[in-house]
Amino acid sequence: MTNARRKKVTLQQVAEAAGVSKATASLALSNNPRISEPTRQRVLEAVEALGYVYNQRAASLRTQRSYTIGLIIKDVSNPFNAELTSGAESQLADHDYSLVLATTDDDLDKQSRLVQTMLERDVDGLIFSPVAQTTTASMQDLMQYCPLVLLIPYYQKLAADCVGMDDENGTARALEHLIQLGHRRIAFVGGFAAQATRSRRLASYRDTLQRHNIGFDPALCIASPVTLRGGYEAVHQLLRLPRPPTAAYCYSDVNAFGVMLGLRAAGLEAGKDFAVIGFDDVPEASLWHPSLTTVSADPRGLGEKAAQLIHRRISMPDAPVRRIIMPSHLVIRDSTAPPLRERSN
Amino acid sequence: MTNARRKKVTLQQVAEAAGVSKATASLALSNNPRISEPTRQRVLEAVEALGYVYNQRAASLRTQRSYTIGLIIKDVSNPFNAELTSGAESQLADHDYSLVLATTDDDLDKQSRLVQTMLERDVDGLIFSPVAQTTTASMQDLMQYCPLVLLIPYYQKLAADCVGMDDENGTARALEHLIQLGHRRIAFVGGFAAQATRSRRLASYRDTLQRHNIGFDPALCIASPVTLRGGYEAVHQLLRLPRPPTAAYCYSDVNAFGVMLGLRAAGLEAGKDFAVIGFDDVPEASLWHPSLTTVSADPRGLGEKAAQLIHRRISMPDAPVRRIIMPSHLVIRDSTAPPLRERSN
DNA sequence: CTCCATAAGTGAATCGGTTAAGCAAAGCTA
DNA sequence: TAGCTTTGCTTAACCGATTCACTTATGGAG
Repeated sequence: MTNARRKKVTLQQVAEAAGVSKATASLALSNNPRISEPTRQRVLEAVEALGYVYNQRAASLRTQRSYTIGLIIKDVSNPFNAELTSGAESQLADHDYSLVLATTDDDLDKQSRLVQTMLERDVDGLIFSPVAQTTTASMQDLMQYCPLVLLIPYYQKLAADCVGMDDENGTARALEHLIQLGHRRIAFVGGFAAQATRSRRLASYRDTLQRHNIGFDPALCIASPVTLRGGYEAVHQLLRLPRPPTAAYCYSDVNAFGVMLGLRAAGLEAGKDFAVIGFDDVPEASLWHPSLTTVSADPRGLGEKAAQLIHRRISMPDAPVRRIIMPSHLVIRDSTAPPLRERSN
Repeated sequence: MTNARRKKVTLQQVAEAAGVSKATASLALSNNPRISEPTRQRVLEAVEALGYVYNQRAASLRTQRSYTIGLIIKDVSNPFNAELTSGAESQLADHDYSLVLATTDDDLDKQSRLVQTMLERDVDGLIFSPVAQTTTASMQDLMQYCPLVLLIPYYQKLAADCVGMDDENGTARALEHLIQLGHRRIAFVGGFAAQATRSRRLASYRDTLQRHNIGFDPALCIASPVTLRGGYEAVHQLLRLPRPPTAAYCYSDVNAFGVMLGLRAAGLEAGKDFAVIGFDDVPEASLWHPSLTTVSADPRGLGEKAAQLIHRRISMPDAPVRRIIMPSHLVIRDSTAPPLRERSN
């Protein structure tokens, strides 16, 4: 009784109960003006009486629209992606689209399988954050099967819609803030060389230093996993240098938190003995102690924008490619202070 | 060219290219032994040559299986739910199921719409964390349409599978820890009376106090939103009492973080002047300063378990109802210390 | 050489909707 | 009152797979 799956009621049965044809029932439910009001009412009553549930899947076979969008990202547990997902989901829900979520765990094979699954599910569009090793050719190919929005900015090689954040500008602002405070030895912490986003930020880091006549020191660039531990261990490495840095610009907030923990373990405090800047502005950034100066990237807005772009692409398949760079801005909090030497003299 | 949607290749076309019937092509692709190896190869070659993509949706119309599970929760941006989602998604992906995600924002109307959408999408099952005002009757009704797993423990009124965490035990452990440290005036902070989970924890809070001959003081129970601000404001209210508490047991980690901020604003420090315990053990709990003593609830495991339960229900519709309580345990960190008076004498 | 079992495929119904084309009755025009 | 339009509904094809029932060719047994 309780778990007995109720036998499904079909439109045919509704039609019979209302004394009309299946076609009429279908038209009535879609508010087609060719159906008279009394008839429509009878159909609606039959729907109610029988407990009919519309079968979107059956319909989509004919209409060729699934009202489903796929989202492929690395993981949801990371707060940045969670916000992004949330933004995309609510934007899509507002337009009666559903979100099918899949996570690659940064694994190329798994990604291939998931992309294939999405195509087989016949999603109307795909929002895709490809893992680093993904080839341009495979994405080019994918575009032929399904409207695509990439969660990567500046992918010039590919004529695909994409949306990403302004890594260059954000990085420049962060470094200029540190330079203005008097820092000259500034570390770059976190991420791996294979990550396109990191490459862009690193390039911008070098550019900005150069513009301010500060030499680039490779010893100050520490690659590490985008985790707390990554930041924690990086700071130990940095403090052992003959000329340690006085500040660190981190690939992500989570790295920055790790750096702050590492500093504390070394008897130093961020915002007093050492300046730390993150990237993302996850909710925890403002709550941390000391609160984290960081480049705010509005992940939720990113997800919403991606959803809007995929809608646009679906309704206008031949619209010109749009590459959106979401503005980022520096949020100055308590983790940044002038370098010690400056203040102590 | 670039965005031109490739015209879809159907099984019929594959069959023609391979010189066989549609039925044969279908059987060949499902590795049916009735199809000879040479024929199967020809079909596979045709698939490759034409770039055929299997249409799961069309198939499901016939097979009555969508290989899709719906997940309805309040929001994904909250780290607890993000972990839960992640656990469910990877568990489902391992069994070739896809996850359709929908968030209610704690809005009953939106929830109704989303449930309806899920039914129309014909999901094979639904993992559902209902908002507080959801009626038992509506869930009872829902069960007749679709296999259901509730993300709520102890829902005795309903013969539904469910999985939740052990609120009673976790609460008892937390309070016993505080009592053992010498605390006698212990506040209960966060959540609203309408929340079933909160009611359970509150009941367990009272029981445990009683078992240790400590009187219950309603002034020490502060209802508040499950946010930082909620905890922050609660602590102000508590400190103004004639006999303020020396410890707080919080509904969630995020409330506990708010309490710690509120204490700091009042010149007190958690773990030194006041003891604080949270619930959930979100990743930030161990990173906070001081690190948070909290009841660990393994949200990822919860999501995985829910996915397993829904699979079980799908394959065995008449299996007995299973209510799983995920064990919770107290993680003792730095935010709990003996009460000040005790230490200072 | 006949009979039957088995192997390998095929034809057609089916899932549950949508929609183009058609048709009968009523309304309107001249 | 004949002819045309409009209204309201129905018939049947269609979407892209699966699968049951059936056919035909092949091989082996008797």
